[in-house]
Amino acid sequence: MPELPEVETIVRALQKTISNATVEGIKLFRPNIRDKIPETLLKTILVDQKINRIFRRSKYILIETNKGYCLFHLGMTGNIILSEHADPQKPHTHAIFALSSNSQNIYLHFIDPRRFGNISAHKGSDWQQHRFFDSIGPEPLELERLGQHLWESSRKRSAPIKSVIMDAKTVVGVGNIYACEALFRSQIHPLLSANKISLKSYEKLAQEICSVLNEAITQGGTSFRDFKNTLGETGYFAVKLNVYGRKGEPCYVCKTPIASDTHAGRSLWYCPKCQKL
DNA sequence: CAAGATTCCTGGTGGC
DNA sequence: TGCCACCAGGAATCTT
Repeated sequence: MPELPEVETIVRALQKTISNATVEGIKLFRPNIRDKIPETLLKTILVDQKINRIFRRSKYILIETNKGYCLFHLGMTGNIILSEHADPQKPHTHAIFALSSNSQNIYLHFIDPRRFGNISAHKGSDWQQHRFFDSIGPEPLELERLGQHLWESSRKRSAPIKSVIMDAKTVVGVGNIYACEALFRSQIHPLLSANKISLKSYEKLAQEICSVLNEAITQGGTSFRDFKNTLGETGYFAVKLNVYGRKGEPCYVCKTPIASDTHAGRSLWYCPKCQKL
């Protein structure tokens, strides 16, 4: 389940390896994953085009050419591998992009067992207009006053703080794992109503969201050497988890057993003593 | 309009 | 050991 740090790690690896490549061809092995794959549009935008830029917005990976953008989302189990093999090497390989970089052939394999991922495309230069991006919140690591932003966005929201920070309309890129971890580090109970939290606490929370994401990115970036083979399997769980998946195990701070609950269809973990409701 | 439920999917796990 | 029910999760879409 790639979260923002894993996606960032993959983007950096792609930038390093294929940033000036030309797309020679695309092979799709099924018409849809989560959504229908827009095959014609994808080929129009990519094939015989040079890659201008590879970057990330939210958990989407964007590949830019002169004609438009290719968009990848890795969902829960998505993976991108750069390989010398032109044919699938693993089950659930849904697409292979043939690339040529410095007269070398490289194949980008898009693999996703659970098919929660997405391959999409957008024509033209205004990628921000794509429906994936037209109503989402800021990047947590780029917004200077994230704490202030979270506080302002939550004045009329009685929903639990965990739901609010995981809502992409508030801020992007905070998935279940890092939401639970950032709340633990901030000593905020995940079910506390968002509008009952002080600006000061939001500033602490913002700081912890950024630290946990940055730590994971830093570790992810150092945990792989060969981009071609290990891409996408990197950085994941690089950060020591205090609460996530630790139900019943002692809190590292106070030894109280970590509690687990379900809310809005999502599991959550917290220390009942360190994180007061 | 906000909050929460539902939906998609398969591999791994826990119970019997 | 074998089988099966259940759960994990991002994000769009629905219902209340």
